[in-house]
Amino acid sequence: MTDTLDHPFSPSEIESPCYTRWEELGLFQPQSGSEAYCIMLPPPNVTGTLHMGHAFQDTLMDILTRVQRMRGKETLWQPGTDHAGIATQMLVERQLVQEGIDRHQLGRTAFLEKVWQWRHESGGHITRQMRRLGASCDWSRERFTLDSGLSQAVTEVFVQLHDEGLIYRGKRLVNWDPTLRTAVSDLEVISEEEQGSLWHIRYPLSDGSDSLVVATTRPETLLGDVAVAVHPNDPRYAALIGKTLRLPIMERDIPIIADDYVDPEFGSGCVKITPAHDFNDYQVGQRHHLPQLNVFTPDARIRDKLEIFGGENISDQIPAALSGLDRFAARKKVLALLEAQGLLVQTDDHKLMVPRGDRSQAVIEPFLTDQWYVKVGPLAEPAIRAVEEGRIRFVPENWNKTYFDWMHRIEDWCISRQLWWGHQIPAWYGPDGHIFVARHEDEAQSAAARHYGMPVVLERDPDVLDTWFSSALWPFTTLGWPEKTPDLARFYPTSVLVTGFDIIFFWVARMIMMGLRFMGDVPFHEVYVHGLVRDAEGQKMSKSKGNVLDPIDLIDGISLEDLVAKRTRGLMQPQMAAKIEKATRKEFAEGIPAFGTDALRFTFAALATQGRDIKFDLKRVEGNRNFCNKLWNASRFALMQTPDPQMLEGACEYLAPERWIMGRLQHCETVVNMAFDQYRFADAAHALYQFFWNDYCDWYIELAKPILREDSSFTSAQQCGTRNTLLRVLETGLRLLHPVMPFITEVLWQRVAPMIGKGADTIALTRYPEAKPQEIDVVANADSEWLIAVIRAVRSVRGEMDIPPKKPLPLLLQGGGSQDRSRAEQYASWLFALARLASIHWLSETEEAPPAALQLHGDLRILVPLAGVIDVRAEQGRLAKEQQRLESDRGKTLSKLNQESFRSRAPAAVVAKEEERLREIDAAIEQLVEQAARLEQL
RNA sequence: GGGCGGUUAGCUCAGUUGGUAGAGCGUCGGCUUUACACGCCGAAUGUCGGGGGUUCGAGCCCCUCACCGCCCACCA
Repeated sequence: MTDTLDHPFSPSEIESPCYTRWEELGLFQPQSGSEAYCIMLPPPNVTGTLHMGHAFQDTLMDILTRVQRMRGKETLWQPGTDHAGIATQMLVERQLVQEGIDRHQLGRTAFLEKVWQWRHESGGHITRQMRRLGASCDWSRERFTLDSGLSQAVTEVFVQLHDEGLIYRGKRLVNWDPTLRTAVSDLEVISEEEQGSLWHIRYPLSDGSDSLVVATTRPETLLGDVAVAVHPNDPRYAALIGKTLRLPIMERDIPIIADDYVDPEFGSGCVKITPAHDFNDYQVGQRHHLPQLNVFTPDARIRDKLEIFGGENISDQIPAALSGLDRFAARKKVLALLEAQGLLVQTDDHKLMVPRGDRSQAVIEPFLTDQWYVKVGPLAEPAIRAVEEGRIRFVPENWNKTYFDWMHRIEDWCISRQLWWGHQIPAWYGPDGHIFVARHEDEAQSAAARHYGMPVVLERDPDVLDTWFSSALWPFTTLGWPEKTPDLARFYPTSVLVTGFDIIFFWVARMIMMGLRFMGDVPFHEVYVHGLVRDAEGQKMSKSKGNVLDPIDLIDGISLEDLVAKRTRGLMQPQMAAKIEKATRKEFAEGIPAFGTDALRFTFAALATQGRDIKFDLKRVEGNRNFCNKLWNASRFALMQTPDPQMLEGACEYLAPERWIMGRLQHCETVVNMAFDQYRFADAAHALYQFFWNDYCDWYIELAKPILREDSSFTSAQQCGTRNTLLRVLETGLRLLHPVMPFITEVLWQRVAPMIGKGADTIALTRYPEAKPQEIDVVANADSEWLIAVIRAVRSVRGEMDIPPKKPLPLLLQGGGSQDRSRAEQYASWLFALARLASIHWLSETEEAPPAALQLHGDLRILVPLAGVIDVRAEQGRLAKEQQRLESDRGKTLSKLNQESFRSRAPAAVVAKEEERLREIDAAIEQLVEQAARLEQL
């Protein structure tokens, strides 16, 4: 350890050994304490890698966890990973495609083996990365959503909800992803405006007497039209309602119906109705008891024959020219056919919202299928109340509005996915399609035997559950549910959920619903909603944009070439590579230096303000790396002080600077504790930075130096007090900082603590500092602030007058009161040392001062004689500027005081304050004017 | 169409009950002061998006406009 501190701060040397030791010591397992504190890690994708969003979020959770652990609570940060159904399956499928294998050839069992294999190969990566971040999760409790325990819990929940009628199977129009060939939920569909066309198509009346023109963006769905709707009050079409049209191409008669849904202003005021391929049309179809005609196969090609639901005597024929065509080819073909018949009236450019799958980017198709649904109404109601009644609190508060908005309009949740990777739905079908939902096959078999009166062959539903279904159960399944475990009793409800606003609907709302239903209580008391990490320009970080930063690269550093390679490898659009390379070379000409984990973590804390977007700037990390270095070197200074035998005996004397820095420490402790309690991480980081750098390093260490100098006139008891304070304040400060910067604080603390007779296996289990008001010494604070102000005044003259820092200056003091005199005497040693003085002389009020630069502190005049060192012109300019500033302040203050209404209505204290200010300004101006006059005479 | 954010120093952002505008980075000047040049000392910088209102007093409260961004929504 001695060696480590001999050379500059080097994060890579201290971090890994430190973490390994923590883990070996089992520090992160809950240690029994008065109160429980628990955070659930939002489980990342098991095969994923850590990105900036994770690193940010994990840092915040770790800070909270470490603070509470140090406060003596029984603290659990529960880790785990998610099987991430679609994402993982897609990835493995893509790997197989590269080997020339289709998953369907492989079969379900063999495919799942491949996925499990992949999970075992790349599974530990993200958790290893979290360790690099210093995350103090209890890894011994790590869970995976497809663990047998969690899987059983998922089945249990499914069965119970089904038994209560809250899960049902139904044929509905769903969001269908034709490339993944699965249903997806509303939330997994991203609609974006794209350029398209609006085609106007003529539909002749069946009797040939007239025709209508309908406008559509999707002409290929014409094959499934079952009606044309007009607004009931639209005079243009009133006479036609009830008549029938001859559907082009299909040569089928369809009715003209009236429905409010139609906007007469849009297009022609006539809407073709295709209930099987449009959500609105589906509703219209329901209202008018229209059949549903499906024209697509699951991969969105035109079927050979229509699939007909609810219709009678409808021909299922589809022209051979169309069948088998992909939907986009079919669109062209349909248009061509219409054109040929002269029925394509007009084509307009049209912007429309195109729905795409968030994973596949494929255009989502409204598609009629059988799916499983959660009836959310009965679950949503108590979930809304929980937030209304304050049993769950969003921080910042305004997110509850977003939550309520969604919860009040929530629709049934489609939970089945036509995938293989996931929790297979615990439902079996009898020969006649009768459904048996059961905990396992045996249970289903016996139920079936009872139902049919004899054993039958059952077929299990091949579908799996939406990944978010198991995630919704995370806060209690990880603690052992459905068993009634001590962990559940101890840690549920958890304390806080830390999450981004992007998954309030996906996850937060669903956890609340499920938690209330199955645990009878909220899953967490608070939801801290943080912003989303973006790049320096405010762009979302994404592989395709090539602006991704890897948190591990910020910790370890990365060369420019490696970074370019990393960013341009495996792009979906390889043509972007050149552009990305250019931008990367420009932004990171030198690559990225190794900043270390502590610097990165501190940066995240400092960026965690209440805003929605967090623009990530490398410069901030660099500055905080410097902060680490500063802390490191300050510690080296403190540790250089050879321990004094007296020190531990309490025989020390504490001078004003000692008592002042103790007070500053109390102040910092107050601010930091309050900030963490309110999730104001940036405030805490700021207070810590300012305390260590400005108070401790810039002032206290400098004030300590004159005391500790070998030739100093301070007593050994005073020197002892200084050494003790240097170390005591540092030791406490390190504990205060530890949750944010766990590594450097641990290493330094292990060196510092023994110097003052403390010691422990780890700083992580020491007591978190709390402010002790009795440690604040008002007199010492006032004295020290006076001292600092006078030193600053002299330094300011030196700086502005370009006096070399080394040149000792004679200092003249004039005016002031008896307190100024006694302070000047008492703190002379520090004035001499820190302001580099040659001498201090007091001038009486009547004595004429020599030409000098003037600084004011209250009514104390601080004079630095010009003799040979100061340019008179420069000083005159400085005085004039100062006077100008004061005059402007004076004007503002005076006009305020001259207002009768201010005097009569403002609180007396405020008026008095203004009056005091005016007196001070007047006095200062008077001094400046006099001084200027004196200089003028030279 | 509905909702929610944002607009403060060159840049990124703080600013918690209304009472003389702050930080970091950057900029400028000066420094081998024995912890630290990843440093030290000093300095400059703002009609707090526009307009109106409430108030003795507004960056903060109310109204309005502009611009930027996000979320939700069934206009074919």
